[in-house]
Formats: sequence, C-alpha cells, structure tokens
Amino acid sequence: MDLLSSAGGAGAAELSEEQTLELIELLFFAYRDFTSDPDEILEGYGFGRAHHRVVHFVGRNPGIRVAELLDILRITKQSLGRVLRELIETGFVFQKEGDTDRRQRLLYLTESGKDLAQQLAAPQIDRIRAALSACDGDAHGFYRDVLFHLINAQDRANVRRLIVKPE
Amino acid sequence: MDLLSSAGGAGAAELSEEQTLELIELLFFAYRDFTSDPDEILEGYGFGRAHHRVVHFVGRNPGIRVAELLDILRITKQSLGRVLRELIETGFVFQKEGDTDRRQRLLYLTESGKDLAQQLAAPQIDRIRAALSACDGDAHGFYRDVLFHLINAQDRANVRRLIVKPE
DNA sequence: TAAAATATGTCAATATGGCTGACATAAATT
DNA sequence: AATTTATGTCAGCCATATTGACATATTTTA
Repeated sequence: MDLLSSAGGAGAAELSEEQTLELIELLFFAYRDFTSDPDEILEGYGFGRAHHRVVHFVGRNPGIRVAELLDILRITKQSLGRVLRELIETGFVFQKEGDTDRRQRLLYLTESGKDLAQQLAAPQIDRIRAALSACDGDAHGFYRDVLFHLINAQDRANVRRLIVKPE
Repeated sequence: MDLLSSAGGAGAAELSEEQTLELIELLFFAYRDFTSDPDEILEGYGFGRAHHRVVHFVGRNPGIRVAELLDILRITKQSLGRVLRELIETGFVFQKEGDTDRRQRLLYLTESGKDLAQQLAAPQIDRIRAALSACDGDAHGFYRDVLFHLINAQDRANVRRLIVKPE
C-alpha cells in the first residue's frame, strides 16, 4: 500500500488542484451535452427543462406527493406550480387524492406522459450506454459511486431510497 | 454507504434501462448539490451561475477570445454580453486587444477576479476530493473517462485541448 | 483597392424558470 | 377547538436565456 495514500480511499492519493479542476470542467461539459438532447425534444412540445424534471420524477415515482417533488427539485412550490399546471392542462400528468391523507395530491403520468418520459429518456440512456461501452472495466460502478458521493452527505440516504427501485 | 453491489466488468453486457435511469438521476442530484456551494457565494456578490461560468473559464484560459467563450458556454453573445459587462464594470474581468488580430477582445481576470475564482472553486474541489476519497481504487480515472465520453463525440477533442493544461 | 467576411458589441422585445410574500382551503393532528 | 400540514394561487420581481436587427472596426479575399 502506498505510504501516501489517503485515509478514505483504497490507495488513492489526493488529487492535485489541477486534476480536480479538469473534473469540474468535464462535469460541466458532460452535463451541457447530456441535457441538450431532451432540450430539443421539449421544444417541440413548448416545454422546458423544468417540465422534463417533473415528468421524469413523476414517471419514476408514480403517486409521488407534491412535497416530495419539491424536495427533489429544490425549488419553491410557486415555481413547481406553474410547470405542474401546464403539464396537467396538456394531459401529461394527473392528480389523485391520497388514500389515507385526503389533503395530498398524488401525481401520476397519463399515457401521453409516459410516452413523453420515454421519449426524453431514450437519448440519455443511449448516451450513457455508449459512454460506458467506451470505458474499461467497471466504469459503471465507479461512475455511480463517485456521483453518489458528490451528493450532500445528509441527502444520500434519501436519494438512494428514491432511485433504487425494488423488484 | 455503498449504493449497490457492482458487478460490471470489461466487455460487460449493456446496462439495463433501470441501471441507466439510476445513473441519470444520480447525475441530476450530484449536479444539483455540486452547484449549490458556489451559488451561495455568488449571491453575496449579486452574481449568478452565469457569472461563475465566465469567471471560471476566463480564469482557466487567460486571454480567451469572446468567440471561444461563446462556444464553450453555448449561449448567444447577447446573453454573454450582459454578464461580461457586469463582470468588467465591477472589476473582476478586463479586456485586452488582440496582438495579431486587433478585432479581438481577449479576456483576463483581475486580481479580484482571481480571488473570486479561487473562492468559487474551493468548495467544489473539496467536494470532489472527498467523493473520490470515499471511493475505491482508480475512481478518478473512471469518473474522468465516463464524463469525457458523455460529451458529444465531435466536441471531445476541443474539450480535451481546453481542459488539459501544458506544464 | 474594393468587397466580403470576421470579431465583437448593442438595442429591443420576449420567454422561461426561478424567487419572496401574502393569503386561502381543506384535512389531519393535537 | 385550535393548530399544523399539504397544497394551491395571486402578484410582482429577477436572472438568464432567446431571436432579430444593426453597428463598428479590422482582417481577409477577390
């Protein structure tokens, strides 16, 4: 084992500032291009990135409460309100009263909403698969672990619970 | 704090749609938190994320041309114009006429600009170092390679040239 | 040299997606 | 019965992006 290894990782010394800045920039460029495909599709519907996020998370979490969506997106209910109203008016999302708590407005995608979600996800899925195919070994595992640890420590448990779906 | 058991490998089969969707969501959450630290700092200056991007890329590429900055940010010159003007008026950026081409307005950070860039980068550097320390082995290399391959293929050479600095 | 292309800047109008603050309603909890 | 919670909405504001048109200076080209 390397004598200079850091405590947390398994043998990796701390990155230089230069190396870290490269990663900062790579994340910017990757995110820029990653969002560009759905952005083009959304234009055809008169929607923006905010609609994409709502459609995505409602699609992945049918029956999600408004409060939870707000916590995911970290925006105000006023901001979400407009986007949600548009998605409901145009028939991509619908609301259902909560079973146990009738104050809740549980959110679901309509069939059109599911189609849209799939259409938006497709190019991103392709892009990720292509990127991982171009990398060696367990790139998937490492990529996933690094992203996970970039999330605020106090939010990681919530995120894991949210994204990992039981079979 | 491991997320999932990882069983990838070289020449591994394509990721399932479910696995890919998890990566899509992780990128969203990682980016959300990654940008939150500088966002707070920027507020104190009355700046936004657009100012951050300009300060960052001018700081990393002293003497960058406006056209190249536009290509990096993928925004219109009108959008850049306002942000750039504010940064110049407040003394964080200055322009210099190009040596060979006097139409060019080469961009540089002032000392205040360098301070600001460093201040904005610091929490992101810390966050990346902490994330990589929490991961095994060559997480850095894999993370870097995946991000690189998420970039549009036709842009990768440009990005590499831009982010890798000669010693 | 004149014409065209390039690098940059700016004015005006518009759209999206955030924000704060205030207030309202219905339903659950205390 | 009073309070809290979950949600919605009105109004106004701000930041950041857009398109289109036009201006200026400079370089390149025919």
